[in-house]
Amino acid sequence: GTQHSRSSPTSDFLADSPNQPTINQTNSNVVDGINLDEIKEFAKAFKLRRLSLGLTQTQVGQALSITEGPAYSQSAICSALATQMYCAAQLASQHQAMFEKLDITPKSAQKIKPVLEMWMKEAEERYKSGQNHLTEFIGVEPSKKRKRRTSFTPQALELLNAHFERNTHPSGTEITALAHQLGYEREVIRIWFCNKRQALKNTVRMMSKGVA
Amino acid sequence: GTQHSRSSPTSDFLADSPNQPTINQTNSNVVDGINLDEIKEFAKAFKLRRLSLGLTQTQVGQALSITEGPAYSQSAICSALATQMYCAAQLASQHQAMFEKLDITPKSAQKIKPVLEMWMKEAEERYKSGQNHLTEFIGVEPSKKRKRRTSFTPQALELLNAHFERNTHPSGTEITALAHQLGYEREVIRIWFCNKRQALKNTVRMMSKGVA
DNA sequence: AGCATAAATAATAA
DNA sequence: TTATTATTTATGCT
Repeated sequence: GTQHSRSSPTSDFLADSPNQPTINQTNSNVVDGINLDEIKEFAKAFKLRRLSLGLTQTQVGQALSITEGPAYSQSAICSALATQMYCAAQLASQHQAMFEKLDITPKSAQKIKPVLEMWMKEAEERYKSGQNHLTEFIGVEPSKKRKRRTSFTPQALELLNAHFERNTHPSGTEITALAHQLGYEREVIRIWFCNKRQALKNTVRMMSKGVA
Repeated sequence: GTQHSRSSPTSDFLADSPNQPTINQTNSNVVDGINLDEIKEFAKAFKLRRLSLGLTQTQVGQALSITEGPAYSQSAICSALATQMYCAAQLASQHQAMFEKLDITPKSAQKIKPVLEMWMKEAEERYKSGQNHLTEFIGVEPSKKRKRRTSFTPQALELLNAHFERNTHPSGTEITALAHQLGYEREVIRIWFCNKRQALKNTVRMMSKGVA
């Protein structure tokens, strides 16, 4: 009845997880003999180590795709590896009953862990022996200069706000036109609308909270 | 003190905009720093260009509502844009006192101008490359506009994930049912499962590499 | 120093 | 694969 009725190659991977995970009733969060807290800790630590090397998820992913093969492409890495692993562990530790809903099984995490650990260890080695070594290892330079924050003129803001009021999601054409008209880079205008939408959403959220 | 890094010729038009429109008493018809004569000229030229493409106002309006989004909806837009803009400029130049009664302010006109310019430019391009291209551009062009990204509620995600765990390939009926239950479009739910399967596949790919 | 918000990054829907 | 949303960071200004 509740058996997995799929025939994708992925099923092999999930096959060995029983229908009901064995959940340890203690606070140690052990599922199927795997310590979720441990995995969670690892994921957290991994992020910290990544950040202290000044690396983005993307960079790690790209580097991994070089050393480990093309399976690690772009943003896939981020969601599939570090983040989901982290979330999975976190969720599982909070609500063990939710376990089955997670994107990554504890076993998966357990398997991936050593790969990440190994890679990170080497990256840190290189880092210690010189920034250029790390750069070489990564293949991409870790940090580029942040763009200088632009300040909009009041006039520009007025126009942007007026536009935003009519349409919070301007088309590409509109953005280009606005950028041209105002004399800012197109990307700057695009980002402005992103941030503006975000601000609006925050405001709405806050107001609804406040009323409630 | 701090100068801004913009260099737009157009932004100068908006230099200062007090609450009350500043009406220049000279013959140059400048209101709120916007040159109405210039707009009038633009509107005239736009009409000419439109006619030489053999297009009606309605057609332009409909096309704009497609490319620029619902903010420019209906044929009303067209008259609100092209015609009234033209009239506004014309009227304003004749009777500046009437200006405020118009549906379109000089500022609006100024803002809309580049959109129209852009659109017309593209239309003319298409026209040059063949009548059918123009027709295609004008007609019910398959929405170049990307659908707004929907964000799922945590509750919806929980249900979806639970379902996915049981069956990664829900049938059409199941998808419909889920969509109805959750109050999302069917297509949105369908895509969610596509993306989810993809994510799973990525994880599996990486793991097989990692284990090897 | 702290605030407002532009830019950058991460997550993920299309 | 692309592009949008969500979150985080950090900068220009007061």
